[in-house]
Amino acid sequence: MSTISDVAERAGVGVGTVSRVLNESPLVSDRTRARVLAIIDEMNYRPSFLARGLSTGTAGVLAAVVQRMTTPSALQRLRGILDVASESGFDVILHNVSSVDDYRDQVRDLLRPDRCAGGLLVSIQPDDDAVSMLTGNAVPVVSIDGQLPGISSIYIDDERGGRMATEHLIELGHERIAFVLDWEDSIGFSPTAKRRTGYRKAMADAGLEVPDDYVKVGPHQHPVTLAATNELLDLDEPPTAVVAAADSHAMVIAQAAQARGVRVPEDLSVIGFDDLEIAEHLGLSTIRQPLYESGARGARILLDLMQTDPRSVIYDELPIEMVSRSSSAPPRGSR
Amino acid sequence: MSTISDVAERAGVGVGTVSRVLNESPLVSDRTRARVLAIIDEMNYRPSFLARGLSTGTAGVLAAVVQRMTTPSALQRLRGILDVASESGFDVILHNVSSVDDYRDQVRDLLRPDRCAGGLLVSIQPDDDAVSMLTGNAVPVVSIDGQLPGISSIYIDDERGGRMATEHLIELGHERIAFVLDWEDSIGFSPTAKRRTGYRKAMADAGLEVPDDYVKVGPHQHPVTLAATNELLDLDEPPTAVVAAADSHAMVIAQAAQARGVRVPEDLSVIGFDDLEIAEHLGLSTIRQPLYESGARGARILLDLMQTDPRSVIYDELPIEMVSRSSSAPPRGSR
DNA sequence: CCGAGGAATGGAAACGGTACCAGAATGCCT
DNA sequence: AGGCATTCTGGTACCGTTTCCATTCCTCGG
Repeated sequence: MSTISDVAERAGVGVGTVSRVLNESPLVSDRTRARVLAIIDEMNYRPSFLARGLSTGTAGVLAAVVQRMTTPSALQRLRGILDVASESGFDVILHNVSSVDDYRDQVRDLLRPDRCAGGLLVSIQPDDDAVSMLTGNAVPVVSIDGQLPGISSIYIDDERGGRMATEHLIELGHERIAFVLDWEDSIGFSPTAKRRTGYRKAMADAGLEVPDDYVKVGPHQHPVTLAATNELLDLDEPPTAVVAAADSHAMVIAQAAQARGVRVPEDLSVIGFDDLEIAEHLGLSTIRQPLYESGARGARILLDLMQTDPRSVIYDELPIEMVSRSSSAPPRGSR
Repeated sequence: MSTISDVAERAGVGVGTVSRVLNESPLVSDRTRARVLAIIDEMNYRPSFLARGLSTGTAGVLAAVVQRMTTPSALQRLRGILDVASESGFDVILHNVSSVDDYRDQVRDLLRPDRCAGGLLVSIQPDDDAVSMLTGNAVPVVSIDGQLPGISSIYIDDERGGRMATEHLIELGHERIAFVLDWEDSIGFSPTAKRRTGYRKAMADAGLEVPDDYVKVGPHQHPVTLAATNELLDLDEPPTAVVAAADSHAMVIAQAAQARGVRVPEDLSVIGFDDLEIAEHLGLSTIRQPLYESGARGARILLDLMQTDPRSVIYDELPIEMVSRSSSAPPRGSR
């Protein structure tokens, strides 16, 4: 593996000159530049990332910390991040946070100048201590899917989304509306918790009752959603409509209902959240949030902060939108 | 940000000693080790990855090069990689290859000792030149989802999988069986191309005809699959069964069929490939391949190679399995 | 009691770049 | 022609580790 001194020697110039050529400094004559570039090409030389990083004091890589990489929505956000990062010549270190216990240490060790030039938090809800650790962090950080105090954030109004979904069903004439599935275990206020709040407020505003049985809680896993759906349909007064905290739940709910002969939307309306690509093909009504765009926007802002003022804080709320498809309809027997 | 010399000074020892403590060398007295560790803890010192990498000549990170990160199957493999890597304290640089044109340069620049300690290729089909470039590469590489000559590989027998899917339908009594959807554009022999070969051979062995119209080709995108499905169902002699090259296609095919009143499996049997998590909930018959396991196994082998002999080549074929669910049944009017 | 050998330690060289500083070359003006 | 600014260039210190070599300090056997 050849070094910058090898190139300098072969080209008959000093290492400083080669470095200037590499960094596109204007302080090199055209003749010299051409000769050096020719040698670089001939030797197939590439500067060492490690050496360059050590010298400049910053690694030429971004870091994305993702909570539960398993979800399709995380994947969409990640795609946005990767596309924008690679446009600017940055690669991305991907770190999956699965256990809530040790994410603080992991994040602290990863978001350092010798590891990455900037960090993106995807669907992370840090507690107050973690937030204050991050605001003083040496590398700039952007939070995607979660508005954090003192940290640049890309987010949506989850509560309003939950409200919109619920109001859509109320407008169709539904009165018995359930909510599936919130996970209480996560740190801080999760997006699904906010959506549930929106659901509750919409119900209250419409003067509709929410029986305890109508709000299902549990980890985000298919079997749990399946069980929750069956519990709802087993009730003496089953709901005529369900607000799902995410499209991935909505799909399972619809499937589980149809499997036991409950037709969607005739017997049960279902509305999701996210508008995954597949939602369109399944005809799923949903609240659309720009997932890919959230990643892309976050990466763009991060790159921006890195070049200008790493300490400034930018908030960016993305729009959401109600998308009505064929999984929601007026309840049977309505006018 | 404190350095090793700061620690050495505070502890009243030389930098060499601190380094030995950090690297768990036995050549440090217990007393000294304890004092140094106390100081490290007190100062919250962490060694610089960049400096360590430059000194040891290798970056403490793995690289995963993924083709078309958009697919759920790629995500599963990636999860396997991330889980195993983080167990061993490695982070992973994720590089998404979208355009086929420049992947060679990207891979060459990423799979260097100053960028990563090892590389994982996910669903990459390099041409011969790229393969020979990789076999001589300075950092060890493992290919996941594709058997490459001279490169350690994790793979399945895609042709056999295509054959198994087809034979399943033949055994059910189907004679008019179509194949959706192969993408000719990819470099080298893609898995879907091999599955199609298996399909053709099974059909030939059973003495069944394959009209040209019955094999659909195009990029892996929902709209294309949708169009292909409609073309098939519009034929004078539409197929009674479809072998899908992947579950993601099968889902769209089933959906598209049902949308125009063609019932699955009564009017049309559909079999997929992969056994994504969602396939079970949709009742999709499919050929199961261990996606998560492929990533985990690949990462494990890579870590192994890095520690032992980076130049040795290991092949590991994973098992596949026919999973019969409710999307495949005998054709109507069969005995 | 002394020398040998091993354990423990300090310090310097090396890794491969960047950035600064000093000096050389060039051009222009008087 | 000489002086001076400007452009260009070479060399070296430095980034923060690891590793190796030299040195000191023990311990033990003769």
